[in-house]
Amino acid sequence: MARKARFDMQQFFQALGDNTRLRLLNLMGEREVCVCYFVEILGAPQPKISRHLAYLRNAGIVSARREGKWMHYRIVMPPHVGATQILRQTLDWLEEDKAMQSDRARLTKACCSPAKYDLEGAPLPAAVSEQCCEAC
Amino acid sequence: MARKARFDMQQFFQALGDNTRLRLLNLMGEREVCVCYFVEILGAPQPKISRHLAYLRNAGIVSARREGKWMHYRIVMPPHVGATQILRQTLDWLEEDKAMQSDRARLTKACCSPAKYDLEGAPLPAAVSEQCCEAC
DNA sequence: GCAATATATATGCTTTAACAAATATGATTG
DNA sequence: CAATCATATTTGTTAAAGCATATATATTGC
Repeated sequence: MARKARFDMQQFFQALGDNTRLRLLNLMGEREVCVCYFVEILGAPQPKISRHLAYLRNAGIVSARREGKWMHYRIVMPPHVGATQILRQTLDWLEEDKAMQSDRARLTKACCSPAKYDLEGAPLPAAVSEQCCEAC
Repeated sequence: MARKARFDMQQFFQALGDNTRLRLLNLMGEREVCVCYFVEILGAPQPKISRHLAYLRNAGIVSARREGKWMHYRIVMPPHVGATQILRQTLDWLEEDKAMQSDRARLTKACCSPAKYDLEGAPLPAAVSEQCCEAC
């Protein structure tokens, strides 16, 4: 099971070339988010979410961390400066998009009242680096 | 036949998610290049080249100009700042890649002695903005 | 000047592989 | 056993490659 030799540019862009995956990246941003939140916010079947997260993980764009029953996903910057800048630019671009803004707004709402979103007891999204979640 | 309403992010990344198309973009860079050069440098069947160029054109990343028998392709910056920056960054990234450098080197060589590359009479690549081709 | 032809490029068609969605099932943890 | 998430399977769609052919322009012969 050899690790990937070099960062695969083609695979990187293919991973970005799907709207569901763009929505997932948009929801993560600088935070670490639990799978159950993705399912709830996107309103998509859980296997679909898992598969797209696996695709992103395989492309080296996100990483997963287990915490008990829950899996947390976060964006990891690729091991290449160019890819990192492209990814950042992409996230900026997503922020301007109406639909993406709506997704993030719903996530914020769900964070503040998880019970209403069938997210009782689920771990809240948390900022990955230093600052805490500005909404909650 | 309605024109595309907005710039399609998914389609944009899908267009970048193919190695042949990345090679084509790499060869264009700031120049306008004739199809026959692509065919010669990539060593691929002409229909394959044409089809990938059509894909890029459809995604709004390149434009075509006819000059007699020949078709010239160039990169056009997308109507969105984010996409433009990503495209530029991608081109910078390509410049660092060994295989891409080799492609560009062969293009330069072919420019300087078209006869050796079965490119007799074909129009040379030309810079799109102001400066002339630095190699020829 | 016009028909025939050659050159450059695009498109149609077929096969095959990748991928997305949906459903069912398996694995891990509490 | 329940909850969370991942994976297997099937099906339909997209897309890539290869081959043949069509289109557009230029050139040649008469």
